[in-house]
Amino acid sequence: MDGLEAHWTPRWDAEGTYHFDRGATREDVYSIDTPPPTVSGSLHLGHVFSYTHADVLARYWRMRGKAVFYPMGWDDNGLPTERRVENYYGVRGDATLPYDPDFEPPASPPATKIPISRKNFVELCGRLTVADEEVFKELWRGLGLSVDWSLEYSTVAPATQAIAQRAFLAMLARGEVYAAEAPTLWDVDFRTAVSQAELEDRERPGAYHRLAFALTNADADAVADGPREVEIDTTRPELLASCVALVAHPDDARYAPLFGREALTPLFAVPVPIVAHELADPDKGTGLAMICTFGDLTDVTWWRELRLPTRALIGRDGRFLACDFTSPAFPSRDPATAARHYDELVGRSVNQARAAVVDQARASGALRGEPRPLTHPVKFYEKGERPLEIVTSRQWFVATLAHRAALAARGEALAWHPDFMRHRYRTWVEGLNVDWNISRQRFFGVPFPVWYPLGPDGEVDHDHPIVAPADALPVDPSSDAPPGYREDQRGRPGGFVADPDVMDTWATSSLSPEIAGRWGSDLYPRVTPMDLRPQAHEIIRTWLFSTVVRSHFEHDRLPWRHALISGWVLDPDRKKMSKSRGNVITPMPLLERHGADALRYWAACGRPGTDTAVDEAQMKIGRRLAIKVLNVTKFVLGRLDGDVPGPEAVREALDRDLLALAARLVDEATAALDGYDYARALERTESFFWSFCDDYVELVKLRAYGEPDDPATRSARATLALVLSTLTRLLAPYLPFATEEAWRWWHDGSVHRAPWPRAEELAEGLIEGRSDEPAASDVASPGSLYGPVTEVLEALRREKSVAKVSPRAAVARCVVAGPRDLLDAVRAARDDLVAAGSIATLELVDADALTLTATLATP
RNA sequence: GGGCGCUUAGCUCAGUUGGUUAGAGCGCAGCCUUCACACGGCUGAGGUCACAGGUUCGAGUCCUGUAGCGCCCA
Repeated sequence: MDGLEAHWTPRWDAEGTYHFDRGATREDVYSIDTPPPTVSGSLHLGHVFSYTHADVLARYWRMRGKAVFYPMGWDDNGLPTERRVENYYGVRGDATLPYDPDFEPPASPPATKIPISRKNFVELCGRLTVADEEVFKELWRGLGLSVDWSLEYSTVAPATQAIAQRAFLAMLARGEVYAAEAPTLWDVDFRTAVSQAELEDRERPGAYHRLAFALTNADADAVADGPREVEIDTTRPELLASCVALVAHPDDARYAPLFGREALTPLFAVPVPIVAHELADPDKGTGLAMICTFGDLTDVTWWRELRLPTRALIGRDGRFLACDFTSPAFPSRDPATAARHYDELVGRSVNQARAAVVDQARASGALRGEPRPLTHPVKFYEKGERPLEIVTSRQWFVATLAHRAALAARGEALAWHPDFMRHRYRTWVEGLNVDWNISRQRFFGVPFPVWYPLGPDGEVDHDHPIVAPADALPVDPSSDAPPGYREDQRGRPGGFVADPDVMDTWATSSLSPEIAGRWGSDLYPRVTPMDLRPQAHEIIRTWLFSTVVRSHFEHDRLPWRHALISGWVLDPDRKKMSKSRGNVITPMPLLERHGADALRYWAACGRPGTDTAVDEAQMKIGRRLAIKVLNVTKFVLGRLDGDVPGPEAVREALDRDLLALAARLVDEATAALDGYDYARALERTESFFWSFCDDYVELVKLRAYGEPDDPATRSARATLALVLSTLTRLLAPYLPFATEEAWRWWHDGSVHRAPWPRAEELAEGLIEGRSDEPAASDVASPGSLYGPVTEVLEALRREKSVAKVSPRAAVARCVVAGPRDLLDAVRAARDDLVAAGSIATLELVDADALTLTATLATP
């Protein structure tokens, strides 16, 4: 068992076992849109889990005769890699620095990070990811993934950059992507925009602050008996100066009379309208909320749908910007007082400003009561440490919101395994409330292939971007000059500047079908739309969704037919594995301890979508199964003695019944795998396999050892060979190493290129008229003979076990009492049963139920 | 707050359209080593199918509700 991986992996390479047939047409191809792992992330068992599921299906379809397109990619770009490079080498990127061709990072990372140019930084990213890729590759190969390694790809390779830029320019030309000064989710620590997909809610302590807004005088006069002021509750009082409206639910009777009227912000005396919108929650606070630029995503929705002005005050560093209360943007009725209050906020952080505003509001009397503490969900960047701010900045956006209904329909058209995972996608699409921001103010990624002209006064003209010509891709606008310009015009009046940003990592990995399928070459139509997207459920809203978006826009279709969603791998205590919890289990030691087949067996037992705990006991079971495959094959081949009769030699009733059962198994396993239920197929096959070993092989081991010309011997040998061949192939996708080893003992080619078993090939041994027994009965009801016979065999074993003797102990007299059907079955397999049980005299007696009495021979 | 999933033997889980006495493996107990396998095999004990109603001749399975756990979205 040990050493099979080291033996077969290079052999498969040499034989091209998993080589994709580039000439195959789409109908003959089964294509898999493999998840490119983020190589800077740590290896964990979740990788083994999900990739094994995909590999089982790859192997299944290969045996079904498909040309399996199974590439492997590496997702190198993005923030995780940048952070790893920063820590590993002790450097940080600084876009203002020039490139130093001789830079070498210090041997050990210094305490203070060394600033280096963007190009130097990207070079280090490239250097480290190559090393990281090798670690992953070693695992994949050790695990026996049947990847065609000649199809390897990376999400930052030049060819990938060309595809990503081409796809971007195509979307730009069609108006599906746009640049705008728009509300942007902003991480003030990373100084980069993030997308809605990268958000997560975290429960944080906060407080409701009740603030009084005076209704404007003119309006108050108009309603003599009406209220003079209104009260709102807010968790973000520091944003008071950026308030643009007050909002209540349209059905809220308390505020309905006020809709259309105006209130003045306290402290700053800026008039804001009182408006109605369904997202206002009457049960939250006073039911009246203030809308700011921008406190949260609901503010953005209100701003957009109610066409409110913007009063942006928080800068990209998370601090309050200067503000002019005499300007039209901040039309204060009392600019002097407003400025006096606001001066205390300028340059302050959000938390500092909040304290200051609360003090001011308390002093002015606008604060009603004291802040009431609460715990509420706050938006964070999933990798961030401070709450996100929403700033207005110039970014590239993909217009997902306008196509929400069409994108939802795409999700419905996809075949999900398990089906209920479609809800994840649906709720995500329904909850979209900002367009997909694909600009990242980072370094290691695909640059936007765009420049902007500079006017005579040096002003950037964002309205007339210069796009890269298609034949020039990939371009790096920070080092390549746009068409019609010379490099020395960069940054000069009348010259140009580069778009400074790189694409979101999902904006490139969402093109994995295009990247892996070499979009633009003849390969692409041969492999797309792909058959399968296997992935974990936690990236449905990112990778799966973004890939659907790109395919929808670019090809007006789904990128794949099936999505196979794996669950999580939990630690042995059924807790989610996480770095912070310190319970991450790495796969390599397990692989070394139990072997690839064992690890794969454990993974394949996890049904689609089901969370599965790490279970070494389960791996041991897989290892035992693999060893059993080797042992039973060795034994059967010994019995065959080089003689492998064809199916036509199967004559004995017991043998024919086993074939009928095997045919049913093949149908079940095939149907399960067709339905992506690899775990069910394994379970059925495994169960049959053990019965084959424990019962059938025991029953016929002596008969199979008889005279080579004896029809009974030939029947047993043919059945052993046929069923073993069938079972080995059924197990091959799960236990690629043990099955290959066993298969090659009696076959020339690889089991992984052998045809998947068909019930028809077994049925050749079932053709009517070939048996001495009436054919119809056993074929019509598979197991009607084998079942009772094994039942009697078990009963006999039980007797011997209870009598504490060896299963081989001789039995002088055995009486089987039972119903007629059972006795008929026993008669049909009498010789086998007598031989397997070492029975001298077998007597059969009519009775209602099975009883067995055995008299042991005296030794 | 809305949604999805889970709850079956000590543990991990099957149980396909409702149909005899609810299954497997592990663990546990006992037994068995010349004749494929001790990195093994055989045999056995072990369950009120979360709870409460309902539909049905019949419910682990279908419906309604409750509880606990987990997740997704807001």
